[in-house]
Amino acid sequence: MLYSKLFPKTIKQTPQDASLVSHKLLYRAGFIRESTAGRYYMLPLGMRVQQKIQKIIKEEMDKIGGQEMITPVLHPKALWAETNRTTSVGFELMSIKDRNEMEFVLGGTAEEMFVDLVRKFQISYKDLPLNLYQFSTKFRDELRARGGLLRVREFLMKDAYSFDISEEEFRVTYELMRQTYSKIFERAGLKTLVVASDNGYIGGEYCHEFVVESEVGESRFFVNPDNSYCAHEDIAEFIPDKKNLDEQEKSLQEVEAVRGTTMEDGVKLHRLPLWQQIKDVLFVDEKGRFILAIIRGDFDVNEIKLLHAIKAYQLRPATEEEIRNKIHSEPGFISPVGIKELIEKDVELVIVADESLHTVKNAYGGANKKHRDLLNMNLGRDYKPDITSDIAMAKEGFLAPDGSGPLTAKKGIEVGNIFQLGFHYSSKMRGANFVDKNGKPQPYYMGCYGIGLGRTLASVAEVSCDDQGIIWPLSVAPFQVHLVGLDLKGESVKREAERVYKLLQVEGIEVLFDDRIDVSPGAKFADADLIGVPFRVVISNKTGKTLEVKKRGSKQTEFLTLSSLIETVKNREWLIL
RNA sequence: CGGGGUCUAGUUCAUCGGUAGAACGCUCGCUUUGGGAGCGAGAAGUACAGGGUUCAAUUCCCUGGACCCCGACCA
Repeated sequence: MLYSKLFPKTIKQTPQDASLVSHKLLYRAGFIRESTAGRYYMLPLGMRVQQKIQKIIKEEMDKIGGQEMITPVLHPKALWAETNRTTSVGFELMSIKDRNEMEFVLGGTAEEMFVDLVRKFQISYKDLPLNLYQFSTKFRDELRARGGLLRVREFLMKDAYSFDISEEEFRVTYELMRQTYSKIFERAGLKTLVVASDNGYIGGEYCHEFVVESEVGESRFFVNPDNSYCAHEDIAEFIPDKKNLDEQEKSLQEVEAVRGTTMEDGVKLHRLPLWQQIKDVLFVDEKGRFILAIIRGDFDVNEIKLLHAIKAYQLRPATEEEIRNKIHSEPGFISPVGIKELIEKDVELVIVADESLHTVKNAYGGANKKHRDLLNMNLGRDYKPDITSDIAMAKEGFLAPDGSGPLTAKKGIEVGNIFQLGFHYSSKMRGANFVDKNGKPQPYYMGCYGIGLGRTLASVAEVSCDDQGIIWPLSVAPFQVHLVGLDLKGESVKREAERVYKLLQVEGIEVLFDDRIDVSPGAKFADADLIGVPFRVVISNKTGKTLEVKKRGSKQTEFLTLSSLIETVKNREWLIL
C-alpha cells in the first residue's frame, strides 16, 4: 500500500471526546471514526487489524471442528418470545417491522437462531458434538456507549454455539473452547485471565470471561493470592470473619433514635460498630414483589446474587413512598423484626438474609418507625428470613473462599466469554432435539461462546502502546513493514525504495510504503510510530544497498540486507517487539 | 434512568448582542529532507435545529436534538 494513497491520513490533534488511550491513538492514526454514539466506521487500517484477528479466530475454531456459517441479522421476534427473552435480555433489543408488519429484532446474540436452524434438521447422536459459529454484526442498544471501541452499540462478534449429547460430553467441549480462547488471545498478543462470571441474560449456570487486565476495563473481579480463584464481583465469594458470636444474646429493646438515615448516623448515635448494625435494603422485582435484603452493616448487597436467591431477573430500589405506604415502615428505619405484620394486604414481601448475619449477635438497627431503633436483634429469635443465602458483595482484603488468603480486586476488559447453557434453550424451544441410540428424542446440551473483535482490537492498542503511538504485535498489525522513503527526489534512492517495496510484496510481506516526496523525515517517523507497524525500514541517501531497520517499541536501529530482513519478518515467532 | 457539561472551518479552539477569527490540516508556488521545516498565496462557515426577546442574536431566554462525563442501590 502506498501511504500517499492511504485513506485517511493521520492527524495531530487528539479528538475532544476521547478519554482512553486506545481511542485517541486509533482515532489519530486513522483506524476508526465515529458515526454516532457507539457506532464506528472501521477504516482501512482498522479493517486490516480486525481481519487479522478474524483470521486467527477462524483458524483456531476450525482446528477444533468448528464450522463457520452465517445467520440473518434480523431475527423473527417470535423466536425470542419462545424463550421469553423479549423481556429478560440485559441489553435493549432493537426492533424493526417489515412492510407486512412482521416484527423482527436486530440480533444482539443468536442462541435462538442457531437452535431454530438446527431443529430444522433431524440430527442424531452421530452428528454430535456440533459446533457452529459466525462472524456477524451485533446490535445492542447499550444505555451508555463509552470508551471508543470498548463499549459500543454495533460491533463485529464471533459467536459460536455447541450442541452435545450430555453434560459429560459438553464438559469436554467447554474445556476445549476454554483452551482455544486462551490460544486465540495469546496469538493476538493479549494476556487474558479466565474469570468465573454470572450468566445473566444468556441463561445457564456457569460461564467464564476472558479478561485483559486494565484500569480502564469495566469488569471487576477478585483473585486469591495464587490466582487459582478468579471470580467476577457479581459472583465472587468470600468467608466472612466471625464477630461477637461468644456474646450472650441480650433481650430485644426498642429505644428512641433521633438520627439521620445513613448507616453512619446509626453508628454515631449508638456508639456501636458498623458491623453490628443490620443493613436493610428494599427492592421490588419484576413481578412486583418486595424484596427485603438484610445484611451485616459493613457489607454491601450484591444484586446479582440476590436475583439468583429469589429466582428473579430484575430489581429496582423501592421508593420512599412505597416504603411508607405499602410496607408501612420508614426510610432509614427499616427492620426485619415484625415487618410482615405491618405490610398492606396485597403486598408480597420476601425477606432475604445474608449469611453474614450468622456472624454477629445482638445487632441493632431501625424499628420500622421514624426515630425508633431496636437493639439486640438476633437471627432466628427475633426475625426469621424467608431465604438465607450469600448475597454479599466481596471486597478487597476479604478472605478468599478457599481460605488461601485475602482477595485482591482487579479490573479488566472482557474480550470474550464462554457460557454453559445446558438445556436452557433446548428445553424451552420445541423440537430442539437429537435422536439418541434408542431412537428417542433428547434435548441437546448446549454452550455458547463469544468474542468481540473490535473490543479485542482496542484492547491490544490499550495495553500495547507508548507516547508516540500504538505498538502492534506482528500477528495483528495492519502491515508487517512500514517502508519509509527519504530523499525520494533523488532518482536512485527512489528506484531503490520502489524495488524493495516490490520485492517485499513478492515475498508475501505486507508493506506500507511512505512514498511522499514533500514530507519531512520527522513527519514520516512520527506517522510510522503512531500507526505502529512492527518493522520500520528506512531507505535514504545514507542507506545505500543496506536497509535501516528499527522495531517499533525499540530504540535501536540495525542495518540489514534485504534477504535478512525478509527472513527476520517471516520467521518471527514472537508477537510483541 | 438521574445529575453535570458541550455544540462556531475538516480538526482543536477563540469571539460573547453590531453579519466570524487563529492554529493545525487541505490546495497552489518557491524553498527545504534524519524526529512533526520556512515564506507567500488560496479555498474552506445556514455558528446543531426551531421558536422567543431585541432596531440588531453565533452571543441572552425557551423547546427539541446530538455528543461527552459522572452516578447508577445501602434508606
